[in-house]
Order: sequence, then structure tokens, then C-alpha cells
Amino acid sequence: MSDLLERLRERGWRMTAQRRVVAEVLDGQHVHLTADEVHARATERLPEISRATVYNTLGEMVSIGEVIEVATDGRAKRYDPNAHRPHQHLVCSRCGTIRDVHPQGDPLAALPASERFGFAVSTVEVTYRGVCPDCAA
Amino acid sequence: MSDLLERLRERGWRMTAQRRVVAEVLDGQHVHLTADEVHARATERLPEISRATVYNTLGEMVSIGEVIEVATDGRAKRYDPNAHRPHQHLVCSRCGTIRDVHPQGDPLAALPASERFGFAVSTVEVTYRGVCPDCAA
DNA sequence: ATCCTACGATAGACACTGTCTAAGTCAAGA
DNA sequence: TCTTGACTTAGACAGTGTCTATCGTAGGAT
Ligand SMILES: [Mn+2]
Ligand SMILES: [Mn+2]
Ligand SMILES: [Zn+2]
Ligand SMILES: [Zn+2]
Repeated sequence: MSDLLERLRERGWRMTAQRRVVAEVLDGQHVHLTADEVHARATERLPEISRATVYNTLGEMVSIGEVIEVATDGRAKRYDPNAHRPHQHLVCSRCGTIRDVHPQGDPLAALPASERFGFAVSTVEVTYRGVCPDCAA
Repeated sequence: MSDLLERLRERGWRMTAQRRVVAEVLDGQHVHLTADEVHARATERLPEISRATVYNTLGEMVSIGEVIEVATDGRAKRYDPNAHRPHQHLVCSRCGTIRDVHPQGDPLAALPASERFGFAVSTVEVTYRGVCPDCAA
């Protein structure tokens, strides 16, 4: 039983087979799947699940803060169940592999007030890029 | 005459009306247009310019390092002619306005070797998000 | 100045990503 | 068990980006 599923139940979500399967697919560390990848894996367990339901369910999980949307490439958004521990991402510029990383300090602190132009800055996303060990070999 | 156009000529680019117009549209500070926005503005000056040419030209400018691709919203990529001064982006989470910002220090330095997992890390992109003064009013 | 031709531009089909609607289904409380 | 409104579904549609076959022309050659 995934923690994610447990938290959804506590929020009063109706527990459908579709939502269970999406939550199961998202379970794990360093999981950063696109919506259509989630759909493909969900279909293995529940063949009749629709694309629309996967998109809807992911969107709901994001809106309640249980899943984070990550846009590391210009293509499809990726869905990250590791929403309760702040982290950033390290992406291989060749194969696209994504790792969670934890930089030192608060990235927000590096932006001085004079560079905020009156914005109320609330979040920061950092994407490190480079070549992973497998691709460098 | 834009600096961008001058540098393209120095690289031996064939100077077509289409490339001139794309370079002119990209001229300026805090310019972060999508490809289709570039196409719309280019069409005002050169009505028959095609979408494919705009996409091709932007892609070529990116590949030679004269323009930077920015993906701040998970939707269309944006094209930034300010490629010769390293900078990061501050995005309004309500209206989408983008400002160039210059954080203190090297953002790469915040990622310790123990968090690099053998990657040869070469670049970092930082996106700050918050509400701009106009949207806060 | 004119000619040649390789490089660039074009139209439009196609693929991928995401949204929406109308109709059918079912989880869970009464 | 019944009821109901929340949920799911298929598929149409929209936005973004890529590709190919064909046409046009910038710029060097003559
Ligand atoms: Mn992550
Ligand atoms: Mn910029
Ligand atoms: Zn790699
Ligand atoms: Zn704003």
C-alpha cells in the first residue's frame, strides 16, 4: 500500500480502481514519468483505463500537493510523487535520465532584493544538466 | 541593425529576408517569445514567411549558441536572444511575465560532489516564481 | 550582368501533448 | 438494496513541434 494512496483516502477521495492504479504506478523513488507513460503502465494493470482519467487524476494530485509537476525538457511534463521533501533535479543531456538532488543552502537566498523587481517570490526550481556516467562511457 | 544579425553574417549564413526578419523580431531586452509568437510578428513584416522557416531558423540559432531556449511553463518553449550574458528567469505565476535576473554566486557551486552521482554537470537553469507587482495590486 | 546550383523556404501532412464534452458507470452513504 | 452525484470513458479538438517533397533564390562563378 502506497503512502500516496493512504493520504488520498484521508482526503475523502472516492477509491476507484483507476485511482488506485495511478497511485501504484507513481510509487517509488526517482519516479518522473510523463502522463502518457503513466497511462501505458496503468494499462498493463487495468487495460480499460482511459487517457482522460490519467490526466484528470494526475492533475488532481498536483492541485492538492501530493504530486509535483516537473518540466525538465520542452516536451511533456513529468509527474513526481516525491512532493514532501523539497529537492531539485539533475538531468542527463544525452539520455534524459532524471535524479533527485539536494543542493546546499536555500536557492531563494541567492536572489537579492534588487533583482526581484517587486515580485513576491515564493518558489524556485533548479535544473542541473550534464552527462551521466552511463552516457559518458 | 541587430547584433544578432551581424554575428550570423560573420558565421557565413546566407542572408535571406526570412532570417533577417526573425533576427529583427528577436532584438531587444527581456525578449522571451514562443516560436509561434515570433512567427506572428514576422508575418507582419514578411507576410509569406512560413511556420517551418521560423522553427528551422530558431533551431539553428539555438544550435550555434546565439539564442537560448527557455521552458518556464511546460507549454511552448520560449526563445531568448540574450545568450551572451548568463542569467536566470523570474516568472509571474499569474500573468506569465518573464524577467531576466542575475543571482549572486555560481548556482553550480551549491551542488556538492556527493550529489552529482558521477554526472559531468555543465549547466544549471534556475526559475524563480512569484507574483509580479501588477498582479499583486 | 547573367548563370548555376546548393542551400534555404514553403505548404501541408503528421505526431505528440493536453483539454474538453456528452453519455455511461459505479462507490459509498442512506 | 437503492440512489445519486462523483467518476470514467471515447473520441473530438486545440496547441506545439517535426518532417518531406517541391519550389525559389543568394551569392559565387563566369
Ligand atoms: Mn524529483
Ligand atoms: Mn532571458
Ligand atoms: Zn545519460
Ligand atoms: Zn503578473
